[in-house]
Amino acid sequence: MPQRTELRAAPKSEETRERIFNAALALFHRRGFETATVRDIAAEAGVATGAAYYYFASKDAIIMEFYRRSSAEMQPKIELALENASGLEQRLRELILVKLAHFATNREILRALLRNGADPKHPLSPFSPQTSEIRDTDIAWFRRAVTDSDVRIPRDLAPHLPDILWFFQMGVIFFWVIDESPGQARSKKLLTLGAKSVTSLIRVSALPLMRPVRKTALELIDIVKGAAS
Amino acid sequence: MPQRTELRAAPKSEETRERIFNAALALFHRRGFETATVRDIAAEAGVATGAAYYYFASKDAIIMEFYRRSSAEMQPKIELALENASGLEQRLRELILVKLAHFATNREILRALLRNGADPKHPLSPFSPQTSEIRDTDIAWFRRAVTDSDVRIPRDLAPHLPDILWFFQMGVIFFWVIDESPGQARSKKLLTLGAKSVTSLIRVSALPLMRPVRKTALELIDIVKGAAS
DNA sequence: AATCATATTTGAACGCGTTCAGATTATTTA
DNA sequence: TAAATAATCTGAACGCGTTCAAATATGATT
Repeated sequence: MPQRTELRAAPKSEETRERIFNAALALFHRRGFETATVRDIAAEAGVATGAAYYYFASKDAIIMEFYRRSSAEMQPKIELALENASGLEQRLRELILVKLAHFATNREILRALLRNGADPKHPLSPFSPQTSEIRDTDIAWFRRAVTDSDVRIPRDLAPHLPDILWFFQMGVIFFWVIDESPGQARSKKLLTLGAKSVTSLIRVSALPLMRPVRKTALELIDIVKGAAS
Repeated sequence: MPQRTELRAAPKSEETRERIFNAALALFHRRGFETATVRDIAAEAGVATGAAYYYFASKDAIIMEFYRRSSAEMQPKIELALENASGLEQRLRELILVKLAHFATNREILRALLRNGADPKHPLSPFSPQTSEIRDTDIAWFRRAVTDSDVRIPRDLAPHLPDILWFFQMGVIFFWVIDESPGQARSKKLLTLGAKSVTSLIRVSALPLMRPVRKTALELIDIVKGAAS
């Protein structure tokens, strides 16, 4: 198979990798993640089984790549969403909606990614070191969503808020991937009500009356964040 | 499955089942859930590999059995804990502490159980129909913990509170199984602070000022509960 | 052009959970 | 008791993700 059309140093190897990746996504989409075997994927890509493992450490690693690319693709969409939305509640909603919309056609693939969600030991977990880069850019967006918002943020809460919102996002996404309601309508409602509740709670937490409760909650957050690092 | 002809339980069969179950638990404990193979388990129990599948539908089903037995064993301990604790915060704490203590020597087995935790489709999930019986008894304990407590519960919140507290428990347990701090000290602190936060929030939610926030939160809860059923 | 090192590719083999057709043992029926 | 039926048990085989030693292609060096 002589494909000498490349003028740059990009080797034929890169093309094989891409073929395997695309074959994998196509099969995941057609037959589902569990059903699509690595043998199938390799066959569809026109290579031997072992070749898949030359380019991807595991079947899971293919999903990881998918997740990485997706995150990159979403950046401009998120930027746009934050520009067009005003107020914390709306921004929160729109930001997360961008993600749901982006993954809408690949919900099952995302579900496979979140299978081992809770365990930070698992490479695929959104809490794992392997996903820290994506997580950090994610959290940065939430930091941005908070700044210049219409909600007054208590000083002691401020540094933790982006992480809290990210955690909220993960909750919504977890719910969404397993949500079987038509068009994931339930998740949309969850998001709307959740965004409203979160912003309300932040507002309420700023009341002087709430200081002790807030302090306790902040200690709690320290514990949770400490475990992740 | 052994086809038992009515009241006459074949004692020999039951003994084999028990041997397999005990061998499994021993190996899970010694070598970990993933490392212990079904072949190992069968060998340890002195039967052929297939025999394990005559008594248990899957390797996971063995864990399920472990979970069921554990729940049964814990009932009197929970009863005792609730009797000796007063006030919602303490009761909540003590109730969950009973569970942590009970599973302390089998943390890894419980982790295997919660592996696929989020997905209610998975039989092992605490949200699955297969675990509904255990879940219902669990929630009943939380209902009991709430009654005659020192905290005034808003009328509209009351019917949902046991489920919320159960959900809180699940969060603590999830955290606990992946908590690598010495003696899971972090989880203990999480539980203490969490119980405090939850009871504080309930108290606060009863204030007239909080009515709209509470209403929104209740709608949210309806969504989540609706998805489970 | 010939040689060599490295990158790529192959397909058989491994260990796993699981299945299954059949062997063996126990229980019921005649 | 003997035959028939059902329960229990066996171990080889399947399909999976993954590994690996060996084969082949590629690119640099002489």
